[in-house]
Amino acid sequence: MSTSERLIESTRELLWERGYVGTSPKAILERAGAGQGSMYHHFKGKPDLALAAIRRTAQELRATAEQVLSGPGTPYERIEAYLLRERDVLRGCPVGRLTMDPDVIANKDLRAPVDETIAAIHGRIAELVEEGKRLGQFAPGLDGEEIGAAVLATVQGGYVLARASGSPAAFDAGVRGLLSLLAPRTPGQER
Amino acid sequence: MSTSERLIESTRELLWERGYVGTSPKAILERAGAGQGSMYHHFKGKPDLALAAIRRTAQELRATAEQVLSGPGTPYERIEAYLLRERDVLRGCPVGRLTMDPDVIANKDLRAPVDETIAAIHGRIAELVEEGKRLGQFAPGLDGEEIGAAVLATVQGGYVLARASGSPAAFDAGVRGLLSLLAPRTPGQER
DNA sequence: GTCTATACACGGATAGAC
DNA sequence: GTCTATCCGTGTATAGAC
Repeated sequence: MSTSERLIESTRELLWERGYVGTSPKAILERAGAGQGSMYHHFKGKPDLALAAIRRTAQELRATAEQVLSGPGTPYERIEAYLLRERDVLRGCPVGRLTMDPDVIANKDLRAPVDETIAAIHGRIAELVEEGKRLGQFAPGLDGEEIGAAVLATVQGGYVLARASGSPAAFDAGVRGLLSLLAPRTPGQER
Repeated sequence: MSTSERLIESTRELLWERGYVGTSPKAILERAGAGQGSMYHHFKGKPDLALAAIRRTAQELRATAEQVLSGPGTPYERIEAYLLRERDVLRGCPVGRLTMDPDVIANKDLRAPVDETIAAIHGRIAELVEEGKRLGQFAPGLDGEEIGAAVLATVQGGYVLARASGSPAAFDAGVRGLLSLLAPRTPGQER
């Protein structure tokens, strides 16, 4: 792997573990096994390197999510698959955690990939909900955008609950709670 | 206000704005209008001062939440009141945001107030859901703990969505989505 | 109790040798 | 392209005067 690749990958790891403010160039260089010179040759500085790392992480997450949401099954099943997808819960969301980083939020360029990724997944879920309504799987009174936001929020908030308690259980509980509310009514099933 | 009070209050503000890693003693001192000596006289160091600040913030949030959840109205109405309660959405949750701080999570003492606060509110909502089930307001298949986790996660995740997009709208959308799923079925109302 | 002085490692970046 | 040297401000803490 090239030096600049190693720098980006190390930065991605550290941003996930410690956030932007908590990540120093020095720590990145040590993890990448590179010297100062390499970093400032390939990148303009910490924000520039972070931008490359964030873009890649955001892109990757988005692709994974969209793949699950466009997979097989009914709208409900796809949303369920998205919610139940395997996650490193205690590590948190590599994209969502950046929203708590003041320096990321303050920088338009750094925030953009975060915003776009979340918006894209949100939009995809909203579409699925609308499709589910047409199929009669979801109640017609539901709003796709709103349910999409609730689904995404449950995931992002689930990470918070899990990290607060030190256990992934809270994440799973929230997801199950949401799914129990969202579950399509099938004939003869009363909830 | 005493110097030690000003130190705690300044720390609370900064922890909310910039998190633990992003907050330096120097910044705290400047905001509090105090010198180095004062801080190290009243507190053992940054973690000790942060602990005092976090405890107070957690306590305050918990009291506010429990007040709303124990207020007037049916279980659904109280949960609704909690979800719709006025919030400084773009600033994020002063307690929840700490879960994304690696140094807070790594320190048992610092994490404890965060964990306890979230657990307490979670428990309170779970009770309300169970009560709502007894009253026939919620479907008997729902699980109090799970719905409680979903409610809390929607709030915590709502902050993430709002900060990502730079607008409180996403928070509100998620809340409305959850409420539309949770709304008790009243006679003649089909959703 | 509060202040100033001092300490030293780290954060973030530049310069220039190889 | 990569390395080392160097820079200056900041982060965190201690010492000691008032």
